[in-house]
Amino acid sequence: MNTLFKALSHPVRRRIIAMLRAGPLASGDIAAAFDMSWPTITGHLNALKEAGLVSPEREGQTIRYRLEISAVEEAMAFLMDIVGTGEATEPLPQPAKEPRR
Amino acid sequence: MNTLFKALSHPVRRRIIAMLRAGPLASGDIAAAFDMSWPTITGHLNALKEAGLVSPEREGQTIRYRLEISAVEEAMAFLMDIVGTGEATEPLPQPAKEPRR
DNA sequence: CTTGCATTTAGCCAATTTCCTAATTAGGGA
DNA sequence: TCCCTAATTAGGAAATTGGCTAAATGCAAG
Repeated sequence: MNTLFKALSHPVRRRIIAMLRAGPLASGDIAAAFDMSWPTITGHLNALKEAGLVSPEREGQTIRYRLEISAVEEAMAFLMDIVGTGEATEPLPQPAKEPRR
Repeated sequence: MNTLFKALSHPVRRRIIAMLRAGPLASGDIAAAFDMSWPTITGHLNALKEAGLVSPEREGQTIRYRLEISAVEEAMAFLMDIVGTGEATEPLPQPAKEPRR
């Protein structure tokens, strides 16, 4: 959970995640999309891997990174738990989720 | 978005958020729940405030912190966007790399 | 105005993050 | 084998983070 949110906290890593929504990509293709050195991108990919957000897959001389949706869902579950019970702010006991009829 | 996920990446800050689900709390009550110095907790509260996750409210000599659900929803929206379009695992689009020559 | 309580700010230090360049590993083809 | 391409690892500098103690601030009551 810790590494997960930390991985999400960097704009480059979030952009990598966004790129991988469409499907797996090779490390080089990812690096080419940024104005940074390749080793720097490797570092970001490692952070994402450690967070469980991506998984590498060797294919010949290239290595493909695939987005792991389950990790994203895990982070989402945490946030949903907060909004789910976070409706009470004052002595207002009327969460009233069900439509009245 | 940047500070938002960064704020969520620390266990103490996530625990503070969890505490605030039930309603606003004074800074002192929050600090008392942790085995750390009060200034350290103030620092975490500042990080949460900068992320828009909490808002302070003076009430006499105490300062109450309230959870801002909208910020949590904002983070959730980002993640939902990813899982929403991230269903593609098999039909992967080729990165259109021209054959070398 | 002075005292006391609640909380933040200031200043410091160790650990971590983020970027770089240079060197290294690994695979495929001539 | 030797070379080229793909990608990582190694090492290091600069900035940020996370914790502390001590000092300062804000507010209320006497």
